[in-house]
Amino acid sequence: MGLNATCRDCAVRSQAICACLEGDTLDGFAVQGLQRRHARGDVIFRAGDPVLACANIRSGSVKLTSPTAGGNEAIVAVMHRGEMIGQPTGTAHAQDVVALNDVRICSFPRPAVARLLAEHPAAERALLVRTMAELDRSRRLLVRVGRASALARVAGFIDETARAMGAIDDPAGFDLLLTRGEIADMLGLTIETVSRQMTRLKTAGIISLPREQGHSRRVVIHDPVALADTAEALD
Amino acid sequence: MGLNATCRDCAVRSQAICACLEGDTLDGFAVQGLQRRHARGDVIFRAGDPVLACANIRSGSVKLTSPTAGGNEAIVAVMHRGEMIGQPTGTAHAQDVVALNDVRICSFPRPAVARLLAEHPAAERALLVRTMAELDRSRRLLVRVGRASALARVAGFIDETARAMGAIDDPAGFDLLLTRGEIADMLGLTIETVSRQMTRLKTAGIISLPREQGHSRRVVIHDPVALADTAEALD
DNA sequence: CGCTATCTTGACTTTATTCAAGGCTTGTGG
DNA sequence: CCACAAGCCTTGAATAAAGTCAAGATAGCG
Repeated sequence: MGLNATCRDCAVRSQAICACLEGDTLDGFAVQGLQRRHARGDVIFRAGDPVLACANIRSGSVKLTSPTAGGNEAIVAVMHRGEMIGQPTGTAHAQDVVALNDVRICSFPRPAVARLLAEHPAAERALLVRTMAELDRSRRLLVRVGRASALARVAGFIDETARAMGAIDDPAGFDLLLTRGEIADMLGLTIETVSRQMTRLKTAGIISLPREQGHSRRVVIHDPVALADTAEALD
Repeated sequence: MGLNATCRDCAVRSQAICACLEGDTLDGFAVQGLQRRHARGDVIFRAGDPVLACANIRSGSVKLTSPTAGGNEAIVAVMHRGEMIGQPTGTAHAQDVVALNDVRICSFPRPAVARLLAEHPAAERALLVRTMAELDRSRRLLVRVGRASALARVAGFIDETARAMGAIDDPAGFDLLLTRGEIADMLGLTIETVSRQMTRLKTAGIISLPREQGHSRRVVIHDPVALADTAEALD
């Protein structure tokens, strides 16, 4: 990574940030004191607040929400283990960042990040690559929300979530993370419409919704190909 | 800018790219041989093609389109004078980039850009800041397409285009750049719906559509405040 | 056990789409 | 110069999709 920081603590921290930027979740680093935990619903960063730190997600997932006029929140992204949250180069957070389950993050104070980015081009490059990937993801979601039917949107959301959690073929299923209301806020639909489309997918035998004890939002995908086809169906 | 390249030509080119990344349109630079012109409809970059160059828009505007299954294209962004097109760090273009009017670009071969970014952290930083701004723009559009009514979407599009062209208060009006069909492709609506909402805005006295000779897509904004209010109206 | 939040389902309404026709512009060729 | 064709825009009527309103079911929690 080509670090040349002098202070050992700083070097460790730089290595840690670099590793984060390259997708590591820091499990191999000794980064005591910067780790934080959050429970579902905790606001990790709030839109408009000054950027005091940015962070790497060590485990768990978060949603990014834009508070809109009229109560309803709009969810613009869901981020998972290994991804960076917060705006290293901005002055204020653009969205609320809210924990979706038990989340462990590794938080870096803004000055440390700024110093690292200033001193280590590789870190800045890694951040740039990540940001471009994020832009791509945002545009894919934009196309889905703009052009797909309610059924295709919901199928696409399930498909994407399953892939993000590495559970597309897991017979035990996985947790959807979002409530029906949150899915609706992400896809530009209503709670009722999301629920109806889930029922349709279930009736078609593509998924099942076991609704087990303590896993109320569990989904099992029976036919990943049909799910993907449904997600890509034209309008 | 802190350039330390040795070759004069390279230094000039580096300065030019740097200036671009900081929002300049290169009018002050001698960058002969890299300039290109395109007419409306020309495909400047094609999705999937390898990235041979990226470019700065010296004048005119372009659209970024994702070809979707089923003929319809989805427009994910419109970019204007001073902005960068192409993916400096990617290997393939993610979208088609198509000229919306007479466009002059200043094109930089990929190796030159790669070298500059590798050697000059300030350039990489500028690109990062731009990319984050673009991500922000994409997410705002996502919220609009996901949650706003057809009328609010169209009002928002007109408002945003006017601001981008610096014509929000121009009594002479400005050119919308996109056909009704393209606006529909950007906002997730149909041609007919876009047309009807334009008519509503006209009937309400908020805009007029002069339809002059040779300026078929001209719009005059009579009441910018009402336009912005309409764009932000909840659902 | 009862409270609350979430989810599902049904009936009805609203919104935007689809289908269809016609008008305006622009450019081309007789 | 005019007629005609092509593309773009507008408008109307009918249809389909998703939203709204309402009621009940289920699960989690004190």
